[in-house]
Amino acid sequence: MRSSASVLHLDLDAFFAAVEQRDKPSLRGKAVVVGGVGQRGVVATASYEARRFGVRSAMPAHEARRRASHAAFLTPRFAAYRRASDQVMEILRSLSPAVEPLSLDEAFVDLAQAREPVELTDPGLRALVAELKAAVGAATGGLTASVGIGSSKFIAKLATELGKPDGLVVVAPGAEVPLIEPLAVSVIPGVGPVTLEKLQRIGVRTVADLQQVSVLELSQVLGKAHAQGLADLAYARDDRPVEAERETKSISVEDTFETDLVDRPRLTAICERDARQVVTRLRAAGLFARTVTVKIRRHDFSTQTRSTTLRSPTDSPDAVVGLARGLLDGIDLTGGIRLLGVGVAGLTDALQDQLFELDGPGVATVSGVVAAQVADADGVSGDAAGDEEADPSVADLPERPDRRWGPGLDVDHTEYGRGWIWGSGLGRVTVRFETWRTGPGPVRTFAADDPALSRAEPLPYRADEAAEPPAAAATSPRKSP
DNA sequence: TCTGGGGTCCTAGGACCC
DNA sequence: TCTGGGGTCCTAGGACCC
Repeated sequence: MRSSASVLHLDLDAFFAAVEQRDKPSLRGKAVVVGGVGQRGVVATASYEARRFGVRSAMPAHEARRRASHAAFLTPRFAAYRRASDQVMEILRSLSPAVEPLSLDEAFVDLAQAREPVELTDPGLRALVAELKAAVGAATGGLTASVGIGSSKFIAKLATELGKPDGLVVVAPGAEVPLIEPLAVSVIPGVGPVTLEKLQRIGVRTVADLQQVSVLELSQVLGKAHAQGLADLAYARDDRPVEAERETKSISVEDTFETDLVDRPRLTAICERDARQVVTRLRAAGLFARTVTVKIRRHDFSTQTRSTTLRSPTDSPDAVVGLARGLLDGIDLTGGIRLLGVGVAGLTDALQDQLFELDGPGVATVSGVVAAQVADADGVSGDAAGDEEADPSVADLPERPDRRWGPGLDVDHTEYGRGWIWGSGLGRVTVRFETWRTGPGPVRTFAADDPALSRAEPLPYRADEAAEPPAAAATSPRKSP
């Protein structure tokens, strides 16, 4: 918690619905519900008019229809929301470089890092926010936002909530604890339905009640980390920084089906499609993944995940597809599946530590059986190999044969030298040649039998390598197409 | 005709290593 | 002829958030 109210939180009011009302005047003043429209859809956003009928976010669409049958039910138009979101985020960034978006419609701004010094007094902040809201309205065609300002993320976000819609609440330093004490514990982020139930069972209903419970007792009910977190927030202790750059940790795609699916070939095809979509996004982000996860949800809503981790990261569609299919093969589909998803994690941008050196033309061992030699490195990247004296520092690098075995991963390779070969899988070798002078070239993926990779003698394995079986290949045999 | 899709973080157990 | 202790990585599941 800071000594001044310098964390700003902004939340666009009923965002998806507001964009729809903006773009379609006939919807203005009407109940609008944006979300999944199918049998299994849920409400993403309800306009304030719809909320009067008890329609809420995350409510099943059929329940929303029951409560507000007269409402307009719309499928989300994410492209439009993203445009409006980008406009708003740009305005926030003009205020301070430290902007942390939480979603399309929400962000924290660190005013302590503002580009122009901000007067962190009540009148100073009110003037600032008046300008901010005017700018948001002008840029987005009239969208309104609620703003909260306080000495921490928790307090700023709570303040926003208290002022909705189109509000501004500034919580003065020192006023935090008296503000939160009488409120329900569920105002604390991290207290969801399950935690709420557990807290109620030990007699905790308000934040003040929570203050009376020892961390030890709380730990026994909630686990250590959660307990400490809540105990701190009960006294408004919150030092979480506003982080502009957050690294992506996982990428996933999932579908819920209109009716449960049992047909394995069909699910396999969907799994493959999802895996390809994941890789498309992975590549668009310039990332590589080590862990592939398949997730299913059964008819009874129970969820199962199966995952596998590679020795080294990949962005190969074939590798990810093969692994995902292998994982799905191991899952019992009896009884029907309502959801199937594929995700990747263990992400790196690969340039940091996954590369290794080539000296001269690259050599790749495929499946430990044949070796492929890149005959013409120039043809691949422009300027990879050949010039052995290019940089004396290369000679100082240790020779690093690199072995890569992983479930379903049937390509192994060993390289020496000055260029980079990175990623491989399922009969493919992904190569990026890079020199110390030219930097990374484009990534190219070759089939193991691509003529660009000329066959060469198998590389000898060292004794300790030979002793190690390609265990993973056995755990997840790849199905022939 | 209950319960989306995209994420983050935490826990717990087992393997493995020193 | 007995079985530590810590750290890390991996897998699976679950709570929570927007």
